[in-house]
Amino acid sequence: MENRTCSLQTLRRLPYYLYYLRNSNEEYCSATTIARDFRLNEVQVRKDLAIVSKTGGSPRKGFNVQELISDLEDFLGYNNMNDAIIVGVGHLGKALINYKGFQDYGINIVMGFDRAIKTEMLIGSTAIFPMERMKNLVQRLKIKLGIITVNQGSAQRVCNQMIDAGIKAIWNFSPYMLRVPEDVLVQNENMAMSLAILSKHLNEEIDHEHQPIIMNAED
Amino acid sequence: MENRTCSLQTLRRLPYYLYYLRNSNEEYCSATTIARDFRLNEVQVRKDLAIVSKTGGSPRKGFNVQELISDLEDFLGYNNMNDAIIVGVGHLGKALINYKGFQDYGINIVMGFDRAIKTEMLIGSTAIFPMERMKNLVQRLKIKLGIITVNQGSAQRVCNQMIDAGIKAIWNFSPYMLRVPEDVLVQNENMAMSLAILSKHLNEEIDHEHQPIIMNAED
DNA sequence: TCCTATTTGATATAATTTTATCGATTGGAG
DNA sequence: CTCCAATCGATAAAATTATATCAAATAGGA
Repeated sequence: MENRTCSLQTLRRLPYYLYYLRNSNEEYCSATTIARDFRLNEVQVRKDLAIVSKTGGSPRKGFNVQELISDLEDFLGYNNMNDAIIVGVGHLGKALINYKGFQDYGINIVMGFDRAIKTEMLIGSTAIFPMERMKNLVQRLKIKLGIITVNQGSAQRVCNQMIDAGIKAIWNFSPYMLRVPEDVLVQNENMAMSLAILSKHLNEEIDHEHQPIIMNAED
Repeated sequence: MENRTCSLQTLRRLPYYLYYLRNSNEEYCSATTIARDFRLNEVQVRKDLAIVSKTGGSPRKGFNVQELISDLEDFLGYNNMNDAIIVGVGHLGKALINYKGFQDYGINIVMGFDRAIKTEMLIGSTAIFPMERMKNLVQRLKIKLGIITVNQGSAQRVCNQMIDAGIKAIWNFSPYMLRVPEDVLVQNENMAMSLAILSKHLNEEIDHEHQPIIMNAED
């Protein structure tokens, strides 16, 4: 409960703890238990929890589950809902728009855009607009998060438009490595990375002794 | 060109280099250039390439692009095609079955299974079978890679069935943390992790000075 | 009530990963 | 032909991340 700075590696593990706790029926939960279930080092989990937990845990009992959930949500910012736009409403775009689970993570897809759309339409309850209206809408609503689900050839152009409109974080589902200014964060949803790790395992050339569960894809 | 063991972090970067090179028109490509474009440290890229490159690069020119692509593919095992099965043919399952891009990564989805399927059917050119036939087919075809696209409640059961049938690597798209024996690798496709990183960035509490591009979900 | 086993938080050590530095090689310009 | 700049590969240093160890706290049982 001392070090309040969070390493990227820790940040990657936190959502897993949160998910785990949300599915727990217990009143208390110890770092020891979590470590065992995730096959992580016990001290590692304890340090991770120390960063987010406001009240700390009690010896012999561990952490209060509800409290810890709430601390995790606070820390990860899932309580201040982040509005997001999505560009590209093909198969994947539609799936994401209809996916309810984002609410749990503080993400709210407020509207979509697509080059092929010429007049406003609805997908579920989400409005989809022509690309031309993006900049104005994003600026007026002060939206900072953009999701890219267009194809490779359009990704950089869409990305530039987003940045021009004031977007500061981009979740990129296109198989394209976007170039962005320093202050914009790109998070790639990288199936290729996952595949590389699986493929290497299957070809049994890497030693996974120390990586019994790879939590991230990525990472 | 000395150290041949590959760290997990390096392994995560390799698919990006491969993708980048495949899209290059140049004959030669230097570690310096790649590092600049990905905003990575030059030495890091050079060390990564040293692990995979068989012939090494030439001073002043860099690496032969075609040769490096081929070395990367060899290293990642994309040349020995890995057959895979997929369990769960809902929206996501169907999308993955129809996705052509896996071929580039050495993955070949040979058949699918679903609890709701009672008699064999086709999706595109891929046969879908009832769950009951999985063990027998997987064993006969000696398939080692399984893709899980079922919902949370069924994931562990499907996972157990896969392991029982001899699957050694699992690509898990369900939002469930699977428990597996030591010798089985689980790769989670972890949108939650990506979301955590984005959300934290938007709430501006983490210092990304040293992480201009997070390559993986992730990296 | 006292003892014991478990868990916490803190400190210290180890391992891994990244970054800096340097001499050697080579293609191209002058 | 000689020099220069770019790049390589290697070694060393720094930074980050993971793991081990230990005293203090406490719940629960003897």
